[in-house]
Amino acid sequence: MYRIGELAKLCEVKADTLRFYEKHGLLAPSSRSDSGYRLYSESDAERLRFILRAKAVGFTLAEITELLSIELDKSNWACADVKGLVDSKLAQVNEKISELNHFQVSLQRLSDACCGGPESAEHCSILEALESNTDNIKCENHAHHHDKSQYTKNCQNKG
Amino acid sequence: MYRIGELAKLCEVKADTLRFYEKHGLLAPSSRSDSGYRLYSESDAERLRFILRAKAVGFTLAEITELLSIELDKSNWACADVKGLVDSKLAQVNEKISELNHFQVSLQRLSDACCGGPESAEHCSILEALESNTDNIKCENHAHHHDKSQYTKNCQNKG
DNA sequence: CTTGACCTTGGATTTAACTCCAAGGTTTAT
DNA sequence: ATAAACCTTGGAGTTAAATCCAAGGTCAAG
Ligand SMILES: [Zn+2]
Ligand SMILES: [Zn+2]
Ligand SMILES: [Zn+2]
Ligand SMILES: [Zn+2]
Repeated sequence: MYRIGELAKLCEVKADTLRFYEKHGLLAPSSRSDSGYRLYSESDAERLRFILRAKAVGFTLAEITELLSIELDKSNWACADVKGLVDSKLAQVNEKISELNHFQVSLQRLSDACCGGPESAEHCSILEALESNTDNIKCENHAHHHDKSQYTKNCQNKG
Repeated sequence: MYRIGELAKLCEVKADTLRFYEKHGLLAPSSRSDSGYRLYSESDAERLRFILRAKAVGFTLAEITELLSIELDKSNWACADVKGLVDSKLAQVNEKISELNHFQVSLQRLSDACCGGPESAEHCSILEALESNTDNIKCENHAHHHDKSQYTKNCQNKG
């Protein structure tokens, strides 16, 4: 039997996290000591590891609660149910990735358009792109010219 | 001059969002009507569009606040400052993408290992992977066998 | 017998970006 | 003149997953 701090250290989480999981129905210690201390069994520890593995592949605690209820009653669930949870999560993750990829492309385009030099930002391509109503930065407009032609890592590259 | 609802509709946000932006120092109407209604000028609208464009490339409101302060005082900032913000955001986005890619790969592997059929989940590869202490699912262990050999879209594929 | 490490509980706080509500004032159209 | 549609304010609620706090009980060592 582990006390809360022992299990926490063992699984590299905080004791607070274990109390949080208990409050939310994910993991309760199988017993208490006479003085009221939580006592976790080896199977409680296994359950915690299950939770942490599910977290590590991206499931939320709400989703893990579902997984756990299947896990405890496997024979009344089908592979289709389990795979459904995984595939639905996969779809969410793919959607999020796609949003972030969009950010990534836009930011990269902004970054590439700016010389990044020490000159005044008065004609910075990034700011101009955010000011303008164009969706994407247009390198063709040669908007970014500094007084000195010394810093040329900007739109002119493509001209 | 736009009233709050007009500007909101024009820019496809809610009036509440504009009040929220005002409370957080991102966008204040340049004037008020006699009866206290917010009145937004065309340049207020431009500022809002700047905010929305920055949001569209992934900046948080806190970061947009920084961008706006640069935007209003361009000559006292360098391209390097602006590009720094973009590059730092880019790094965050890349990190998040990489985390999600890890989720994606793991979930895909779990999904591929499960037959997804109507049989009992008692021997579901997904659950077994989450129970076991192996980091990744191992298809070599042929853990997933159903009574009927009718549903074979699982580990046996690779055998 | 006292210090320090550990444990208990309940409740408050954090982050981000809204979103909603109540109670009331204003404008506009019929 | 009255109803609908709009606006005001302050403040509360939402989501997720913890994290922190205070006041106090327990346990082992010295
Ligand atoms: Zn520059
Ligand atoms: Zn620049
Ligand atoms: Zn199966
Ligand atoms: Zn399965």
